[in-house]
Amino acid sequence: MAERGAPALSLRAVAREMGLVSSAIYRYFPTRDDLLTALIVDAYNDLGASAERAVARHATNDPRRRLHAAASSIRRWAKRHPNEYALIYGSPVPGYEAPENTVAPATRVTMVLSRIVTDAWAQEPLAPMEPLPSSFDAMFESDSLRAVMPGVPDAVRGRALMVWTSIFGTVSFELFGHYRGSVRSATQYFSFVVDELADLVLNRSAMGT
Amino acid sequence: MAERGAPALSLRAVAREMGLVSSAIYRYFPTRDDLLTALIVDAYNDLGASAERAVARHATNDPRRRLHAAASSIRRWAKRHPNEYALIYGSPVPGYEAPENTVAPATRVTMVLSRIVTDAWAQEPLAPMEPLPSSFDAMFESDSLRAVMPGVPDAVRGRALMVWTSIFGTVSFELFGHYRGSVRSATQYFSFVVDELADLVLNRSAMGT
DNA sequence: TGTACATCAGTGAACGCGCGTTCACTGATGTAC
DNA sequence: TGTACATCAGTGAACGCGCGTTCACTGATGTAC
Repeated sequence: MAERGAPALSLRAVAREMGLVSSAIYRYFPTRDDLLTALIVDAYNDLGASAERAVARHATNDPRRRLHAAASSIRRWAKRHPNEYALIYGSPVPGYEAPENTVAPATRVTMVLSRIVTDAWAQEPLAPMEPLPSSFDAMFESDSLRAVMPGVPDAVRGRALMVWTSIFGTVSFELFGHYRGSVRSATQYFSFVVDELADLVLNRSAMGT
Repeated sequence: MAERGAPALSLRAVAREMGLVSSAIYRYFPTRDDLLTALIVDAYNDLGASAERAVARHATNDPRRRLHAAASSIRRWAKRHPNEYALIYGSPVPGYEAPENTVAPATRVTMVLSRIVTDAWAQEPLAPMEPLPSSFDAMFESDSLRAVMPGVPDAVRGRALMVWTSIFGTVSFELFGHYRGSVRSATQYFSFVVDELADLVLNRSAMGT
């Protein structure tokens, strides 16, 4: 049962798009929310897989290029699947609460980004960082973040989260029309943003390119 | 006719909330889309006014504090008005196209942020900046951006747009639940992010605090 | 000060539509003997 | 190889609901004389 095309988020719309009658959906999902969950899981996995493929095409020792590849693939995926993108990164669907099993697929794309930063710091470790505010420990659920990016300074971990956020924020702003009238070339602007973000999170001495 | 409280975005919901019968709305708005437009304009103005007030409480010569004030007021407003926030910064309402006259109110909050950066650069001009990529001119609708931030280097203008985007991206991620499991104190994290963003866009030599 | 009429804000019933969900059903495919 | 029955994917009609929109109306308030 492959979900094809660009689904609007109503059960009847999904059925329609698959050439089925609405009640046929109940053969596969007990309720609308389960359908929604399946669509969300699919979307996260599709996005994650596409980012994984994009990064795999670049050498491990070129973190900046890898970050660009990952970020661009996210942007391209979003533009190709605007409904799915809005489903997972847009306003939450009223009355729907995402269950536990959407969490793992959701982290997949962030894992791609995390690995880029981790690899970069593994190659050129111990670059000097500004001192951390003492409140830093209380800021994150540190177990999870520390496990994800071993060997990376805490401040960079924080910045990494900020970088993912900015990438998705930029994609959302573009997709939702907030750059109308200010950005002429969204592609160039996006690349500029990713470059600036890379400076925040990649070891500067590893930036030879 | 003041819109009070947290409106869901259906005409009937708005009527209900105001203690009116649904058809009474047509006394004031010819169609649902006009109602929506009014709600959007109201939301942008409310957010803009709240950011203006927050910034006004801080001295012009402390740009970092002003940026924090503006950013926090945006975040607070978003948390206090989640529906309005989703209406203007969440997924676009399907089938609704925002008309021209929502543009001016929408820029109000970005004007607040622009002025902070402009003022900062007016005080401490000519800090050295890295050379610009030659494609920079084609990237933005430069007339509008240049008019908004006179005296600010083009690279900083670009970064400024990136800073607004990141602020709203962070607020959206928090509001839409994407930090669940990774951020413990959203308030501290947000302040950390704004601090990092300030470094990108404020003249470093003016950062005395 | 009192009556006659216009204006105005809001009511309430009704419409057609798309939604999520149910239920009894049909007809093709697979398995048993 | 042929009949009997179970399984399975999907149909189609119906439900109650909230939606945007219409229309004839009511009753309070304002204005004219």
